[in-house]
Amino acid sequence: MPAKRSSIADRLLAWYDVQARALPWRALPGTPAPDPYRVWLSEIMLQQTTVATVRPKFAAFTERWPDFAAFAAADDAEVMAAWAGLGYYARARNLIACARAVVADHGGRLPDTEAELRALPGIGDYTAAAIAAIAFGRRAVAVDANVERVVARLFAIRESLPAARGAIRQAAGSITPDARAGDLWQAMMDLGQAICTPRAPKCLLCPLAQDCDGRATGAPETFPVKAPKRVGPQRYGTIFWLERGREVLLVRRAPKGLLGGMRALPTGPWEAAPPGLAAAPADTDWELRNATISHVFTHFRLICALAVARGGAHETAGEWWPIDRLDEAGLPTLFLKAARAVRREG
DNA sequence: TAAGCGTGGCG
DNA sequence: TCGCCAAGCTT
Repeated sequence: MPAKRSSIADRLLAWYDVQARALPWRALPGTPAPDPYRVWLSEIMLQQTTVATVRPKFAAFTERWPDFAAFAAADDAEVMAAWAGLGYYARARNLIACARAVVADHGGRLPDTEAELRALPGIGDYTAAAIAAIAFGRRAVAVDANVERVVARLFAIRESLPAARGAIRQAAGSITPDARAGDLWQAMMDLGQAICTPRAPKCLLCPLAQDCDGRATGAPETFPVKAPKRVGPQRYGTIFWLERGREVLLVRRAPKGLLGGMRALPTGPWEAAPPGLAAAPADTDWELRNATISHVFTHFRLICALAVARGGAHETAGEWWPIDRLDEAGLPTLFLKAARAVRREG
């Protein structure tokens, strides 16, 4: 390995030995490797999700389901409800499927090779490499958004994403040490979170400043170059609040697609124009409220009207849920916003 | 390859 | 207020 390449790993690992963040799923340098179950769970939770958001959910999940056997035996609805608020709900569905595959096909233990990990539900290239390196000490190359940014800057890679992925991956491989690869990637994540940040990197604090071609250009923040993002459309919908006594009607959304498998308030279609009372869950006197609920999803912005009906017994498909225990239903954020609006307006 | 898929924080 | 961004995966 060229001298510059090996010195990057050495410098970063030395920095990590001193600066590593203490995290509930992480073994600090010099301590035994962490429980693969905890590494797996944390890696899935951390996909596109910040450490601050994951912390309390990780604590709740590991307390309730401490290992693969417990998780594989969990009730689907309980897992989905526990995941509520984390977003990207396919992760929760895949989590269940993965735990059951681990128990059924791997004797209750996570396999320790990248290829076998990659074959499990919800585990892609990055997560397979991260688990192999962090939990099993393999020399795997785990390229997440942090590593992508740090490496693109270190080597001043001018090709734009996503086309640059190949070059970045190759550069990352070139600095991967035979030992402590897992620590190197975790170090890059800490570095990317605290120092090599997207907008205004703190190069004066960076242990790799002397190695960094991007810094040498005078504009490290311009790496990696990204293709312009397409702006999402605006869509309109209606959220239905149907009360019976002190209960409200909830439904279970279709198993796949947006908010798939989650408990929810009934909604109509989400379209380019406000759908009004189309697809109402009951034929009754709906009161359309003035308040609207706006919510931003990854690829579109949603503005929902709120339709409220109270009193009388309605024959509807769904689940009547106590209003004063709505926080236990595991509703995605969109519906929590609607519930708050109803509470506000009475 | 590109699109679909949540949410909260930050500048 | 708004756009960007985050320990990505699936189809």
